[in-house]
Amino acid sequence: MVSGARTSALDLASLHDEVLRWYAVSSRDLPWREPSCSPWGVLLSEVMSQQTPLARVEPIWREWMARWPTPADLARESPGEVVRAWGRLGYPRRALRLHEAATVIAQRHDGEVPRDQTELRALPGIGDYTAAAVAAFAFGDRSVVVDTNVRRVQARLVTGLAQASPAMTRAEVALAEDLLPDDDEDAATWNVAVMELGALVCTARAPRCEECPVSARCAWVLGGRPAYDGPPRRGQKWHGTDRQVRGIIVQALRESTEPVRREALAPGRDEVQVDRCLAGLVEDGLVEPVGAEHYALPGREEAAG
DNA sequence: CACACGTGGAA
DNA sequence: TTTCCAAGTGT
Repeated sequence: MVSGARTSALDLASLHDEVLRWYAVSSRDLPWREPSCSPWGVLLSEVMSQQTPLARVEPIWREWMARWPTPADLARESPGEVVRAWGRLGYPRRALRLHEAATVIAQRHDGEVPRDQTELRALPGIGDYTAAAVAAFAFGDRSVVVDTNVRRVQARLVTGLAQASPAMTRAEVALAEDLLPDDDEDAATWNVAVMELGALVCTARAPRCEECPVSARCAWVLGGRPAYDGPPRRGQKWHGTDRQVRGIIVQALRESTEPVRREALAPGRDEVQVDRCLAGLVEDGLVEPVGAEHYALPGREEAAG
C-alpha cells in the first residue's frame, strides 16, 4: 500500500524532499497558482493547457478571467462569442465544452465548481487528467495527477526509459500512486512539482539533467541515458488535412462579425473538402449555417447536435 | 485501441 | 523546410 515493488529501490522520503525543495525555489509564478485563484480559474487554466504551451495560455486566461470571472458569467455568453475569445489556442471544441461545462455548473452545481472528482469528470471536456488536476490544485485533494510530464519523469526516473510509451497504461497510474507522499499537503504539491520538473528540467527534447534535483538517483541517467527504442509515435499530419481546413474556416469566422459566404471561408481549397469540413463543424456545434450559403459562429440558439 | 482534433515555436 | 511536440478528450 505504502510502497509497492515498483518503487522499492527508491528512497521515497528523500526523493520527495528533493523534488519539493526544488519546486519551492524553481517553480514559475503562474497566475492560476496564486492562492487567491478561484477553482473556476484553475479549471479554466487546465482546459486551456490541454495540448497547449502555457506561454500561449496565460494571456487568454487573463482575458477570460476578467471577462467571465465565474461559471455563470460564461454560461450567459453565446457559444460563438466564447469560440471567438478562444482565439488561436487551438482545438476550439475545448471552448465549446468549457461553455457547456459552465452551463452545467451554473444549473446543477449552484454555480460552484464541484470538488468531487467524479462530478468533475462528468463535465464536458474534463477527462481523467483534468478532473484530478482540478481536485488537487483547486481543492488540495489527494489525487493522482498523471499528464505527459509526469509520465516522462516517471519513465526516466523509475523505469529508466527515455520516453513513456505512446499511450498511457495502468502501470503508470499505479506508479504515480506509489510515488505520492503520505502527507496530504505534500501530495498536492508533489503532483504539481513533478509536472513542473518535467516542463522545466526533464524535458522531452533536451533534458537538463545537470539542473535536476534527482538526477543522481535517476534510472535513465544511471543507465547512460539510453535512446528510446519503443514503438514510434504516430506523427500528426497537417498540410492539406481536414484539420487544417477546419482551422482556416473557424479562423475566418472568428475574424468576421457577420456571416461569411461559403466560397469565402477557405478560398482555393477543394470544395468537396470544404463541404465535408463544414458539415463536421456544424455537427460539432462550432459553426452554424445562416440562410442558404452563409455561415457564422454559433449564436445563442445553439445548433442541435 | 487507434484516430481525429489546432496552433505555433523550437530544433 | 520538415519534424517534433505541448498540463488531453471523445469516440
